Amino acid sequence: MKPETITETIKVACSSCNLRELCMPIGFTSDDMQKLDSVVATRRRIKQGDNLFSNGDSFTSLFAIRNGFFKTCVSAADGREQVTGFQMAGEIIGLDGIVSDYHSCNAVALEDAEVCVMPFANVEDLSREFPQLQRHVHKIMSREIVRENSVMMLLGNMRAEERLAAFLLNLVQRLHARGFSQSELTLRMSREEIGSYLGMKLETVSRAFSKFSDEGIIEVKQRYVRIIEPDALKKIFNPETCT
Amino acid sequence: MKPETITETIKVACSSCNLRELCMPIGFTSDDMQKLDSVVATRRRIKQGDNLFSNGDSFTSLFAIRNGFFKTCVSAADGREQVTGFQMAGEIIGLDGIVSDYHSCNAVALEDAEVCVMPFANVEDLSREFPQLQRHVHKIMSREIVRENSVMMLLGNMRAEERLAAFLLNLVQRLHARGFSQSELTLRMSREEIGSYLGMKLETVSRAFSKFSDEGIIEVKQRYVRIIEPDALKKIFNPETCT
DNA sequence: GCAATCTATTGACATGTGTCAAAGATTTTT
DNA sequence: AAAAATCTTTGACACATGTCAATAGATTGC
Repeated sequence: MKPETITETIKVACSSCNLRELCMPIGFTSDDMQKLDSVVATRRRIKQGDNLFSNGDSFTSLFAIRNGFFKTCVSAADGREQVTGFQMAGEIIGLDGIVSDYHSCNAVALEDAEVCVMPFANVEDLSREFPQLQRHVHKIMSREIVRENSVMMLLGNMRAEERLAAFLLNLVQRLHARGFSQSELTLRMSREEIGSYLGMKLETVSRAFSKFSDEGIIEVKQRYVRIIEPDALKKIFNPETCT
Repeated sequence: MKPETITETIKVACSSCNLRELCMPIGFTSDDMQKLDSVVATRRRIKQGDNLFSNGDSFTSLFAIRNGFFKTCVSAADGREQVTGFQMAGEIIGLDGIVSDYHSCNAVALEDAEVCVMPFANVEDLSREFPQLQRHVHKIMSREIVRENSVMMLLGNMRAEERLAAFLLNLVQRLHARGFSQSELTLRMSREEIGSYLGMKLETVSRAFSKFSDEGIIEVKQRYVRIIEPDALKKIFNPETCT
């Protein structure tokens, strides 16, 4: 088996990228957009199971996911792992590395993936030139802070079934924004990874899936999930707002 | 009782602020530092129990805490609250507001406090002019992301006593960086607020305090805490690394 | 100074989730 | 195609933390 080089020097243009609306949803003139193409240095392919970056790696670049699915996770000194997020096409990872110039979490590809490598120096240089880009970078970081706030709410206050309902609703909503179904999805992560993200054991995740399935709210077959009663899920997540 | 105006127009200079090392730890020439003074528009006093900003408020400014102690919290639709952080002098709050131009959490003063108001437009303008400031703003946001990652680890993987140990160690470490004792502190928050932050009920917080006290690791009297055996706390937080 | 109100502690008991174990599914390897 | 490995489901039971309640201590207001 021929080992593949990890980084490929394919020069790609944001200006012609079909993910631009997710990744760079800014109103630029096509002139400016040309200049912006230089944020992305290269593309990089990551095979399923490989790390895009690891805890301790020195930080140089942010990564825009072009396709594929990632998890990010932190580990305690005794080996316990916490999944801190799942990321899909159009989302940016690597922000954890900015503060100390090295990464403090692992980013693992849950399927074969491709990312745009954006050297952070380029991002900062262009941000000074384009206030719209500057604002966008700030929003991306702020969005991540707000997302983590709501995960803290899940972990601190919600029960197992509420967590899983919130998780499923969030996933389909993001997939729908990418043109996928609102009601069907194929999970890219195991029960254990879902459990790690949601602060529960894999058996509890499995039981919650089965419970939803018994109640006719979803159909589950291994990693395939069909949402039959989205309103019921919303009601579980948030008993008050939905009748 | 004469109602106080909330915002006072005291012009203050970062260049002569004794918290600069915490708030703006950047090597600037005194010339540049003068220009930087314009990030801060005004100071604002907040009385204990009042909100610096609330969920839904429109976002205009970041706030640097000059003195006093804050909590930030998010609420679910059914009223459940999750404390997402405790902030002290030299720390920046308001980052949650950037993404959507309105705040998504409440910032409550746990004691009478004073903050420097930094209109975000000023921050962005000056960031384009001063790469060092730009980098600093990025680091502040990244630091918050990394902090929240480690809270997720606490909430998702740690048991009650581990959470409280981590909480106390983190608090004294930050207080120590501000010139306070490494071993003594007066909590500014109730057991319930600690519990909300750590994802446990106030009774569980109280029991964990009592347990540590019984074991001679800390001395507790209401909100006064003295850490007698810091190593024992570290060992509870992380059984593996400390022998 | 005393009532009223918070806040913290502690006990007894309940319960949601974890733990351990076994058996099916599914995928990968050989 | 069989074997091995991995992932998922399900059951029985354990236990950490939640819930409810009573008491004590601190703080605030009159």
